[in-house]
Amino acid sequence: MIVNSQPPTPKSQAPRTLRQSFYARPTLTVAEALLGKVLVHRAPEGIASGRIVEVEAYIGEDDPACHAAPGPTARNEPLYGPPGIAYVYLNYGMHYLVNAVTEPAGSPAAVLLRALEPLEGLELMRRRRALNGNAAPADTDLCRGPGNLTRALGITLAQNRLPLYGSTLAIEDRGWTPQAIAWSTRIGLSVGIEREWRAHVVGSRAVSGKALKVERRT
DNA sequence: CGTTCGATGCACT
DNA sequence: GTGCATCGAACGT
Repeated sequence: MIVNSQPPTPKSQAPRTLRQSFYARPTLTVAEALLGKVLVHRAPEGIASGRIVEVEAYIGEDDPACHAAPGPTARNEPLYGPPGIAYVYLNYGMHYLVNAVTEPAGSPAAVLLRALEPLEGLELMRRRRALNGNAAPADTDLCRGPGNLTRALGITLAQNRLPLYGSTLAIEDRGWTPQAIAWSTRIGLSVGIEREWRAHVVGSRAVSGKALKVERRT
């Protein structure tokens, strides 16, 4: 069962892939604008997609939690490149995390995708999430958490540096806008914990973590 | 409910 | 060698 936080926007709209210029803006602006958009991975095994309901911003070498904090390295090179590119890396030796690179080339920043509401390819997601002989999680948990969503969508280092406006990997606008979002501190960090650079769709059951904070906007 | 802790690979110092 | 932008099982209250 798919649980949306809100009813679909009445006005239907053909899926529109976000263009590169969408990402060439201030990272907090992009982070907020990504809520409600749909991440799609068209893999050989099938299509899987989900609505973005939780993100975090990582901005520049002055952000101690950003991978660009040490300056340019082999791993963080995509952050310094053009916007609209997927930056994928291996975390804790076992989870792939996917970011959307933002801001013009030379300005290292990105938005981490932390949770999706599954839309397409639920069976595929269940198979990918149940590999260890365990039962698949509930549908709302399939893409809940940054490591879980990459697992469910089949995103690995093979997708690192792929454009998000391409044919295999894409973020689309399907005409759905969140009614309310909230900003709070980022999760799982030991540095840079004071910045409120995490945004989520209020009321979505797919959001990771627990109860939250202030609200804004519609 | 809550908190603690092990798994597991690699970038970076 | 150290420390992760995590997850889920195990245990305590």
